[in-house]
Amino acid sequence: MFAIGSVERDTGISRDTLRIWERRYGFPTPERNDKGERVYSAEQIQRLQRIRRLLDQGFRPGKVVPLEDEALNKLADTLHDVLLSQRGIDPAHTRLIDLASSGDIPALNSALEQVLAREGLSSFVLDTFAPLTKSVGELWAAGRLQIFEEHILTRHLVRFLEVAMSRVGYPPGNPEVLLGTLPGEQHALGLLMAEALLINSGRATLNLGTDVPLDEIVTAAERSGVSTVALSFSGCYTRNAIRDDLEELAERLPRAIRIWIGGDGVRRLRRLPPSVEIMSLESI
Amino acid sequence: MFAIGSVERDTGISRDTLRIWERRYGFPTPERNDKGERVYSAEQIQRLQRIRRLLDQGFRPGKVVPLEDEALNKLADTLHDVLLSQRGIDPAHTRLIDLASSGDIPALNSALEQVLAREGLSSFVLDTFAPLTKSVGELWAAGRLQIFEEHILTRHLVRFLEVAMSRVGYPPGNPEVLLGTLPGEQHALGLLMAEALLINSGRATLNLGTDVPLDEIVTAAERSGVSTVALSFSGCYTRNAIRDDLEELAERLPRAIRIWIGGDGVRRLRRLPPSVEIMSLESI
DNA sequence: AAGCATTTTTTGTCCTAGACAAAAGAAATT
DNA sequence: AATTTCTTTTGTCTAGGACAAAAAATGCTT
Repeated sequence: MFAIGSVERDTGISRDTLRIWERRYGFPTPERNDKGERVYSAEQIQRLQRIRRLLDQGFRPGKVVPLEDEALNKLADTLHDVLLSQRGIDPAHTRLIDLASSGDIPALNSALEQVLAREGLSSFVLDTFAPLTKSVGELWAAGRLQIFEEHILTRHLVRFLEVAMSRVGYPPGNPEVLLGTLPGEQHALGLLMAEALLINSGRATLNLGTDVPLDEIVTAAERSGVSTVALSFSGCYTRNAIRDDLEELAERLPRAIRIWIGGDGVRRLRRLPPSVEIMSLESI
Repeated sequence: MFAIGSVERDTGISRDTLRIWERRYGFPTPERNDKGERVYSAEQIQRLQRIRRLLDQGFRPGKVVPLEDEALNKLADTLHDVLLSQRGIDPAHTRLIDLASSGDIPALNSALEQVLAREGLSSFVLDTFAPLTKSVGELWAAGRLQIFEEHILTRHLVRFLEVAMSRVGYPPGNPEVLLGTLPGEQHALGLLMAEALLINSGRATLNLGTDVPLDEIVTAAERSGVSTVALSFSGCYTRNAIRDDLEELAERLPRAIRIWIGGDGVRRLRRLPPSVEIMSLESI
């Protein structure tokens, strides 16, 4: 049995939210210890994690939190298939997904090496690596991967790409593009793919990684002398938060520095500050 | 001006803690917006981050939270020097630290490559990489590195070691040792160093990375057929939490699987479950 | 002194329920 | 089709007290 703090840590759902879901949707239904504090069973935590994954895929709390176990399973189960069939099915890609979901890392590794050698880094990133990470995310949301499997896969994919980048070699000279995500944003794969494409086209980069406070980005951009700052926003980031952050950034950054933004969070965005451009991986 | 939630995110100090520090120590002293909510200035956040770093180094809240800006700066400023002089000074190491703190990544990179080529991976990890990461942590605590500089350095060190590992080549066959940290533990460098040493001695590993729930570790260990589970605990982890987690893990893991633990958090630990051993990097 | 057990101090987490604004969806308008 | 307006949904923040876990300090034993 687990305290609300552990549940927050394990599920990424805040205490406040857990308490208010209980009030509004009747789930979760923790018991109480002798101190009167909520204690959650492992089953409820598991269900919360399943809910969390569905929310990350864009479902709304009111639609999924009150669902019974069965309905939840069914929803998650159909999710990946639906998304995959929408995109159309590429047999080579299907094979990679099978390797990924079966957890056969060495086989996945050599399959990736083959594709990389055949297609070159840019095409590999765009046509193979990006869809593969997307599928991993969906498999995860659908509950077909255990947490540890997702951990291993993501780590491995990151490592694979970093090694591939090191083989291309880091371009010499001062960095042109600074990459990073703002606080609260943990998705590093988008940045990494952008970095790979930039390096492959001979442009030096400075990757700050995830979770970088805004004023640190400003300082880093000024000190390093880059001409472009590239930020990635995943779907979790809300539109207004993105707009506010971008306005502040545009204001505080020297005029000469361009801002590129990318990721699932920017798709529905309009009315950007003048120095901000939406970039897709393809356009790098 | 920032809401309490942003401060929690940027400093890693929980809302509850921020409020209770205000009551107990008279710091921070946020103003209020028209809704009556706390709003924190950038200066206060910066001071909170400085406090946070000192706490991570083992100071207690009562000693540092009430301190004035000046006293805080002085304390942080002397910290790294004291720790460094305690360890004794190696000129080669000093040069690396200078490169690291000056942010000259290419120069640091080639310096590391030289040492690696001369000493080999194991000795490089033990005698160069480990002390260097320790120094980076101390410089960070002392406030001599900006957040972004610490980000860049850590990312770079990780990448360097991963590429070095890939050059040695991953040993074939089933993994023998599973590596990971439990939820709440974000320090990945210890795991990475252990992995490098294991790989260099021909043992295949499975690195789950940070923040892995206990039952996922159990499942992963059973499925992958490892003979050893290695966990890392940084100084932030409390002794009792470690003991409880280890007892649960020892109980749920098959008897044949050994448990290794390492990291700053395990130094003062006693009375361990029978299957648990404290391992230092040197003894791998 | 070093190891262990006990007491005292310090410290963080959790509780309540209501208020409210931000986000997203739906509907209406240009 | 794009923008504006309205409505519903959703998460964040407030307070101060209670309390236990953690760490330090003390005392005791070897």
